[in-house]
Amino acid sequence: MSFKKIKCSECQCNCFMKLCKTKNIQKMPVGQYFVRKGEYIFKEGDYVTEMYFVQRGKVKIISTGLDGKKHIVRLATDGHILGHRGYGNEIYPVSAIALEDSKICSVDNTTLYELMKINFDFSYQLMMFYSSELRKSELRVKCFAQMTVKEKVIYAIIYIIDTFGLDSNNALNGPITRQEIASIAGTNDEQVSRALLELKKRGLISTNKRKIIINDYETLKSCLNHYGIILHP
Amino acid sequence: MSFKKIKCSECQCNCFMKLCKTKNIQKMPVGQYFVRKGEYIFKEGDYVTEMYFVQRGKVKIISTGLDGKKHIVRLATDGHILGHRGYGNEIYPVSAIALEDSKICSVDNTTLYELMKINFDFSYQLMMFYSSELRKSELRVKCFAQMTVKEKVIYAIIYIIDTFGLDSNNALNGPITRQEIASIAGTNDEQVSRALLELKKRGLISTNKRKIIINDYETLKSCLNHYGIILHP
DNA sequence: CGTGCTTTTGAATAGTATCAAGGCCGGTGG
DNA sequence: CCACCGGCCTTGATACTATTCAAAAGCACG
Repeated sequence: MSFKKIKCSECQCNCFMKLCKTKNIQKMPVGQYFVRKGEYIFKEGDYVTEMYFVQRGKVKIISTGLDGKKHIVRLATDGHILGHRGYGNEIYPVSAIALEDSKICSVDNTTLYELMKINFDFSYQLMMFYSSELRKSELRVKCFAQMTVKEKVIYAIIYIIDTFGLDSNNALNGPITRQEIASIAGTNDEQVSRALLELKKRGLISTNKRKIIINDYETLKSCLNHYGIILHP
Repeated sequence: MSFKKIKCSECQCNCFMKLCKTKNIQKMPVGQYFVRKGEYIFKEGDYVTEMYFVQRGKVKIISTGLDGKKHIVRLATDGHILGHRGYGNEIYPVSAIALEDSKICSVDNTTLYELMKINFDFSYQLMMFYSSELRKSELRVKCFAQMTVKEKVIYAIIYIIDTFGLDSNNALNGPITRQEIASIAGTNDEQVSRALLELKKRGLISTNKRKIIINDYETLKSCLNHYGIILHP
């Protein structure tokens, strides 16, 4: 696949590598890949050799559970880091799959290690990122432990909005199916359908074909207020 | 409360501060507290000013959910770090409560920051710790999303064993009630009772008074094998 | 305009939470 | 040492919620 590779210094995305000093970035061997919709960036069980960054595109990180049931661990888009779960581990515990054609950058672990060593601010910010990811993940554990299915579906929708945003029609951005909402919420498509129906009846969302249009984001979010949460600050 | 404070260099526990060079540890202002069973070490909403380490004792980290429902996020014992979730955040998202009389050390954030700055290995190891905690937490999300209540109870028991170990009678160590197992598993005491009953019938555990005795740890663990998990390596 | 996939809807089933009552245990004070 | 009290644990019945199965409708794509 031919596509235009760009230099870090010219890149518009706001990824972690931007925290490195320019001179370090310039001599850094950064890989760039073009990944088609549906293709893997890395797979559960692969050896961890690199960290990845989304230059442009949308990606889902999934984990395979009981009887091949897929569970979406996280969504990522422009500037987001991928594969950091694996860092410090031998193999990736999750897979990353492109939701749409995407441009992905990579930095090998050795280079990353060297950069952290010579740039405290870089490694410190990366640590703060891990810390914040841990808080989000533990919040999610609590949500899964206490929410009803309907609430989990709302949680999933809010997560999608907060990650991918809304398009000009206030519809969920990106190729998100009911199946994928179910994989985030930890349920099945039927339940997602039923939950969406109820939200439609309450006027919080509408649907147009398969698109989900958000009429009242704030009220939607307030449905989860009892959990004392600012979900994705 | 009077109790004997000891120097880091004399301390037997294997906490993170051991990764600092001796000369750094010695001049480090480390606080030490004696905390009685049931007392808070820090509370949800407190300002984050320090990191804590368990010198000796047992601690639960809880998060308050819907209608005051408590959810156990983590258990900690000798050498374990506490409060790291808060690091980089203004307030603690969780509370820490002593499960038994415990000795707790503390290091204020400024000191910690300085130590990380001058000791790359220390900050790198701390980052690896965050990375590994993140993997565990996301695994737990998946478990909560896919497991049945009975499996979650087994998950909780294994987690308790892997953290606190077993006593000389192969019984769960520490003052763990059904209520607490329920708070880890995300269910209620009645369901825990029923799940334990089934495990008793299968011969995997026995009970003596309120103590839970583990007869077959390996088979217990294998009940969760379909999740493709080494739970707490 | 089929064809194959996703989505919706309904009905039956299974799983889980809740409520209620009684038993067990540990601690306290007579 | 024993009786009593309060909290923890167990068990059963019931109501509710969620999953599964099945079938039909809707949509996207060639």
